[in-house]
Amino acid sequence: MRRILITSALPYINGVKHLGNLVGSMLPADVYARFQRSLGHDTLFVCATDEHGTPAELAALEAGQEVATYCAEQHEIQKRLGEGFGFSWDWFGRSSSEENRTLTQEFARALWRNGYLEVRTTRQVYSHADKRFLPDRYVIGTCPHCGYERARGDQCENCTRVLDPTDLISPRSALSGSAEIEIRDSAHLFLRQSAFVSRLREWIDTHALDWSPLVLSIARKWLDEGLQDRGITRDLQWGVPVPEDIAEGKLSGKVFYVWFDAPIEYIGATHEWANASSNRRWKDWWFGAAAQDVRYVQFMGKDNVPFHTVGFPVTIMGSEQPWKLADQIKGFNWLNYYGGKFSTSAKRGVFMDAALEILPADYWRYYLMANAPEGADSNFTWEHFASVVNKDLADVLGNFVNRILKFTHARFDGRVPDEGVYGADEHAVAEELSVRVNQYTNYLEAMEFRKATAELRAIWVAGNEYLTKAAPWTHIKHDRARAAAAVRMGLNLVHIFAHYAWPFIPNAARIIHNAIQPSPEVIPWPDGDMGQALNQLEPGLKVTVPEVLFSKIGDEQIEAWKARFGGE
RNA sequence: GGCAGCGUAGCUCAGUGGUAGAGCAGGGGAAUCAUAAUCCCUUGGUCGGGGGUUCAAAUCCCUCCGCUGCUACCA
Repeated sequence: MRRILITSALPYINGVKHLGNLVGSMLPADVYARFQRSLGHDTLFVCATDEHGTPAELAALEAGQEVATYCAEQHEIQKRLGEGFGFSWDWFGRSSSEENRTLTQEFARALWRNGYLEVRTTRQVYSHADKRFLPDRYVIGTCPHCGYERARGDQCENCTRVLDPTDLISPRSALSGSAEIEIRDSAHLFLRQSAFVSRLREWIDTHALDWSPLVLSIARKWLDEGLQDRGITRDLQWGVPVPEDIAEGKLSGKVFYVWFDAPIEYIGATHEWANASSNRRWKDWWFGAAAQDVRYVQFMGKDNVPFHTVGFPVTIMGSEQPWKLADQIKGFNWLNYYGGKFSTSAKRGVFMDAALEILPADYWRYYLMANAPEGADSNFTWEHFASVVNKDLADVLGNFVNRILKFTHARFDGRVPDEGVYGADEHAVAEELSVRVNQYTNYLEAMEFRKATAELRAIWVAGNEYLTKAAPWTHIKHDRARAAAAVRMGLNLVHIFAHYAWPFIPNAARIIHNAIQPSPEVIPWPDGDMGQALNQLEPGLKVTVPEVLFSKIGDEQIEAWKARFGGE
C-alpha cells in the first residue's frame, strides 16, 4: 500500500478565509486526499491554523481579547467552516500547540548546534505609545525618494522602492499614529540560508521534471538572486519562545518568527494527531527509514512557494536529521473577483462563512476546482459560477440521476430490473468510459484539476448520450427486456458516477450512492474493468429517488449576490 | 526599475513545430424518461502587432503593445 502525506498551507488565524485562499490550498489538498483514500492508499491529510505573529496580536487587541483566547475562538471558527466545506482532515491543528512549541525549539537547537544560526544585532522600531516593537510595515512616514507621505517602512507604495523604516522622514506608528518612536538595537537569530544554496539547488533540480514551471521558477529566482540569511526571531509576546540554552540566553523573552514555526506545524499537527489517540505513530510519517516510503505532497498559493522551496527546506536540511522533504509541491495562482483582488477590508468577494450560508459546499467545490488558477490567475464572476453550476451540476449530472431513477420507479417498481441482456450500446458506453476514467484518474494523479473536472463532466455526458441512444422509454412499449437492460445500465452508471465524483463533491456523491445502496465511509475507486463495474448491481435491488440534487441559480440571485458581495 | 506569467472563437480556457480545439453562449434538428433537463448537427478565430528562423510557427528567436503578479518584516 502506498503512503501519502498531504499538507495544505496553513490558513492564518486572522479572520475567515475567502474563496481564493481555499482554491489554492485546502480545497485541492482535500480533493487529492479523498482521491488517494478512494484508491485505497494509506493517506494522512493534516492542516492547522497559523496563529503567531503581529497581525494576530493586533486583531486580538482590536477584539478586546487576550491573544490566546482570540486564537482559540478563531481556530474553532475556521475548523467549523473547513468541516462545512467537507475537508477531510485527519487533523486540524494549531501552530500554538505544545507539540509545535517543542518541535520548533528542537529544530532551533539543532540548527544552533550545527552552526546555522547566528546572533546579529538589528535596529528595530519601538513605539512608546503602543508599548511594542513595530514590524516595518507598521511604521509609516515620508518616502525619502519621492516624498510620498504615507510610505510604509518596508516599501513605498507610491514609487515602489524597497525601504528600511530608518529611511523614513518623520516616521510614526501606523497603529497609534504616534511619533514617539525610537530605534533600538535588538539581538536576533539569523538562519544562514546562504549556506544552503547549492544543496537547495540540487534538491530543486531533482524535481525539474515533476514540479510545475510556476514552482520551479519561483524557487530558482530566489536562489539566482542570492539567498540572504533571514531573521527568524521577533520582539513579540505571542509565539514560540526562544529557549534559554540557545546563544547563552541572549534572546530571552523573544519568540520565533511565524514563518519559522508555521511550516514546522505540519509536523506538529501530525504529532497532535498522534497524541489524540493511541496506536498512531507520527514520526513514521516524517522521520528516517520508517518514512522512506511516504510520498509527501504540499499544496499552496504562489505567495507561499518561497517558504516551502527555500525556508522550510533550509530548516530541515540544517537540522542534519532525516526529516522528510516534500516530494511534490503544487502551487496555485490567484483567484480574482471580477478582475480585482478579494478584499476583507473592502468587503469584496466571497468568504467561507458567507459562501456556505448561500449554497451547499459542493457547488463551490466543483466550480472552484473546475476553474482552479493552475496555469494562470483565474477569475470569479457570479455569471460564470451560475452557468457552470446550472449546466454541469444541475443539468448534466443532477438531471441524469433524476431521470433514470424516476423512470425506474415509473416502470420497474423502483428496482434494478433483471430482464434483458447488454448489447452494442452498453458495450460502447463501457468502452468509452474505460478510456475516460483512465484519463480522469491520470489527471487526478497528476493534480491537474481543471482537466480532471472536464473529464469528469465528459463521463457524465457519456451517461446522457447512452441513455438517449438506449431510449428505454421507447422500447418499454414493445420490448420490455430491452428497456430493462437499458435501465439496469443507467442505474449502474449512476452508481459509478457517485464513486468518481466523490473527491470533488462528497456530499452529493454520497446522496447519489445512497439512492442506489448504502455508501461506505470512504467511497472506493472502481477498478479497471468497466464492463464489470457497470454490471455489479444486483437485480431486484430497491432504489430511491433523492430530492433534487442541485437547484439552479437564477438571475435574481445573481443580481442579489453581486450587490451583496461587491461585484460590478 | 528587476523578475515571472499571461494575451487563441462573444465568454472561460486547452493546445509548445506538421491541415486551428473543448465547454458555455448563438443557429438548426431529434426525442419526450427527466430539475424545459437531454442528444445530434452547426455558425464563429488573419492564435495581441511587427520582424526573423524553418519545407512547415499559436508553438522557436527578436521587438513592440497590453494585462497581472512577485520584489524578501502582510500572511
